[in-house]
Amino acid sequence: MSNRSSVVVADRGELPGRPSEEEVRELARVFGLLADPGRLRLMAALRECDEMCVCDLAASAGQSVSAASHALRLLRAHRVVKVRRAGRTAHYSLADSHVRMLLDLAVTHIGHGDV
Amino acid sequence: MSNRSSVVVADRGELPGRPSEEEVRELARVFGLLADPGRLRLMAALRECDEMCVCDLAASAGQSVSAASHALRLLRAHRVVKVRRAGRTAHYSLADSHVRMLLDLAVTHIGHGDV
DNA sequence: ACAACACTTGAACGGTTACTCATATGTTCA
DNA sequence: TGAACATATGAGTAACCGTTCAAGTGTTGT
Repeated sequence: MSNRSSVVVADRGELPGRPSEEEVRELARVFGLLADPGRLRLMAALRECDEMCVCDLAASAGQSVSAASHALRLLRAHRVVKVRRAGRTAHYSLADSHVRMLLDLAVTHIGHGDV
Repeated sequence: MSNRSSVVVADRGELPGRPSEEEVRELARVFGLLADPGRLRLMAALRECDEMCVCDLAASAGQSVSAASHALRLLRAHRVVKVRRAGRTAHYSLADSHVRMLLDLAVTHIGHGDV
């Protein structure tokens, strides 16, 4: 085995090749957001209900309003959820179809085979 | 807003509804595995090369053999990668098509819009 | 049998992170 | 204006995680 190998396999033009260092970090960050049961419950709720306010999300995910708010802040910062403010309530929803696809893929294939 | 709401939205029968508590935890665990740049680089490498030994994976991901081995151990434990042993080398590959789909989805949609 | 090799594993340490609690901001209604 | 409400945020702390280092297992070739 090549203990010092030619390593960086050149990007083949076709399907997006190996992601750049920056892309890897961003990807890791986003996956990290999905890596917490609390946040995942929040997103599972949003996956079903489209739009929910913080206190309902908190209740639905079984966490304090404060914890939910902190979590939603993170998710917002990375464009995983978006917020619509109306009066004193904030209505959260999944940011886009990619997020929904990711969740669907994950939820659908859990339990059968594996993720 | 209902500060104590009816909370648990009943599962609609159709598309897999809200995942169970156990499923949420498993999902979070798996996403957690993808949440590390090092592991993500390992998997990006496997996504291109199908099968690689530990030292090449380590080099490709820019980490020590030990770190790579630890990482692969975790990935293996959760069926994200699988290993084939031949002599003194271990050949790793992605465990199944779901993992590949997840990676493809992630890699493909990074940069355009967002994850 | 011995040395080099490919990989694994355990311990330990440093950084990150996800809560709680307390407090702040902004909104609605009387 | 003042009280109740919905959410946001800062500080602080406890738990988790990823790395390194050192040592261990099993394999190949001489």
